[in-house]
Amino acid sequence: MNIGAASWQSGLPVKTIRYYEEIGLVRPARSENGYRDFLETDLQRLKFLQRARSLGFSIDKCRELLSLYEDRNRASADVKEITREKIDEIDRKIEELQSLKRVLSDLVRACHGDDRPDCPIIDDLSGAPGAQDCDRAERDKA
Amino acid sequence: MNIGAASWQSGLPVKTIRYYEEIGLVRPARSENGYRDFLETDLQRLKFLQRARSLGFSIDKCRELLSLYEDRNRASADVKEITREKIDEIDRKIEELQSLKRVLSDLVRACHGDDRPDCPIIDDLSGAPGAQDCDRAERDKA
DNA sequence: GCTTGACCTTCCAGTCACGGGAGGGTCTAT
DNA sequence: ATAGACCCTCCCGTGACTGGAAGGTCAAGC
Repeated sequence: MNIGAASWQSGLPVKTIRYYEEIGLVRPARSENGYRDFLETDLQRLKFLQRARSLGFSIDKCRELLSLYEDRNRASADVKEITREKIDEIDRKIEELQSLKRVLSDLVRACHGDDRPDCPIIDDLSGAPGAQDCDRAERDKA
Repeated sequence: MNIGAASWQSGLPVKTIRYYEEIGLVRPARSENGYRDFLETDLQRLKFLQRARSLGFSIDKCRELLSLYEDRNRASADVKEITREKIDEIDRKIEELQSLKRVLSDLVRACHGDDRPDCPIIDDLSGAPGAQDCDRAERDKA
């Protein structure tokens, strides 16, 4: 199977597949004309990668998951652990974003948003009165 | 003020400040010895950038915000609009992460996580039975 | 005056996960 | 024979920095 067909079957762009070969995630054979020749096992790996990446696993985690995928003696606990770590990571990111959103929403609420120049958002960014001097204050204490 | 002091005062790494100069976000003067010389206005810009970046604004948005910051005739509505767009972006990211989390949590729940190899997580990633063939099915229809 | 060490400079390379495009070979159908 | 779709490799660019090498400058202590 040529790379175009593999791309179609896996849902991965051609460029991405070549990149995955470059970093050793897949090792297709070569036809006599130099074209990559993907077997069914290669295609399985590509589909696996497509799904794992779409679930947010990093390339390195995908590498781990792939080796578990192909390890007939794997412990499902190992897979579960990686997945749980990923969930924790997602939780941290969500919390971070929510806290960002809170700050920005407060600022938006405080800003009248008309054609006058005075703006609590700009005031905050320029470190006007309030909490944002804490950073330096804390550094100065240390 | 040398770059080290500017770094301390602004909370930005030295490397980052040099990078910001390279992309034109700040234009410190130079002393006779070639060292950068930051004035109070430069420092204000750096602090502004530190705060805006920490709130998740991209460099390009920071550029916009900076020019509004220094525009005495700005309309606060413009600032508010940029901030609202940022909030929308955050909302989209949060939703994406929550949907990822739901999928992963379902998988973790289904996996017994012991030393046996059979694992619903791996099954899902390898496109075993269920919903993940939708992609190809939909493509095939087209 | 000399050395040490902290500071500063520029330039180059790497990060992550690809995407774009140049320049060229191969295959298939007409 | 030629058109057009495919394939190849190689190199550069992304965002927002970070690390490191190689070297100049400055202040303090001996």
